[in-house]
Amino acid sequence: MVFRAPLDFISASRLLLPHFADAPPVLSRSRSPEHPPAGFLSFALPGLCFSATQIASVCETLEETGDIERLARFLWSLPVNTDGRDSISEHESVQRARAVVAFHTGCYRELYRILETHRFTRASHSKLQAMWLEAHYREAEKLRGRPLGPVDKYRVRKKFPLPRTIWDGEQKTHCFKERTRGLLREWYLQDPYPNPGKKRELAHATGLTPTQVGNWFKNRRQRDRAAAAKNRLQHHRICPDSACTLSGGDSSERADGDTFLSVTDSDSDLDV
DNA sequence: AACGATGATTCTTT
DNA sequence: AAAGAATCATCGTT
Repeated sequence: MVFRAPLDFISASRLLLPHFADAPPVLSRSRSPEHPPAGFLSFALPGLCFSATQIASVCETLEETGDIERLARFLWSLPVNTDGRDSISEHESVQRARAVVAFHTGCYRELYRILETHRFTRASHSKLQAMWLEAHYREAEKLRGRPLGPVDKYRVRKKFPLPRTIWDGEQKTHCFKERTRGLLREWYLQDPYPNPGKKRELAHATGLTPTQVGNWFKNRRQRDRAAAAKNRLQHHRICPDSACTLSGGDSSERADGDTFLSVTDSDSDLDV
């Protein structure tokens, strides 16, 4: 009933992938030892044969442009080996593309299967992780009939941990590494207002971006101010009269950093 | 479920 | 542009 339109994506691939011109499809290539000529031809159309590598290129390009429908049609047109061990399926781009299509069409079982059964490189991880989570969120949402709150999502994440095929097992973005935080603390005690040059230096030393360093200092100052304000409030509660106000002039406003330089309690004991 | 810690983001002020 | 204030999002703990 539904007719595929191969010319559709073929023309697309020609437009999008001009390098096809210098790699004629049916030429045998000397490199690519793991794909001998036997696994070379991938699908046939009148006058057209794509190598597995070229198919992978088309997948990448279509995925980049976000034309999921065309990508889906392209994948449909490929020969299918149910075991997924053919030369086409060995390409990460192809599996990635299949995952993207499965996600967009709501075929979550298929998506999970793809993600769980193929080892993906680090470069693909974040996108695939996002799809894994989003798919599970949507399923849970549908099941309960109302939008998920942050806690619900947290539970979903715990219930469906990322498969190791799309996760290196150590990336925790929530907190910086303890060594990094120790360095930041030391520098903060020395100078809570680092100039851009110092920020860059610290960024280099910690492996963070200058923006992350800036955020850290900004947050640190904000939280120290909040702690100091809270202290003042307690002082006033204990001695509501002026007897207890701090000497040295303006006690209600922190003039400059050196008045409250202490790193707050939660951090200070964890020094490296 | 409530809470605290922490990194990021957004908007306002300086 | 940089700092501050308020807020969000997430993680971990209780």
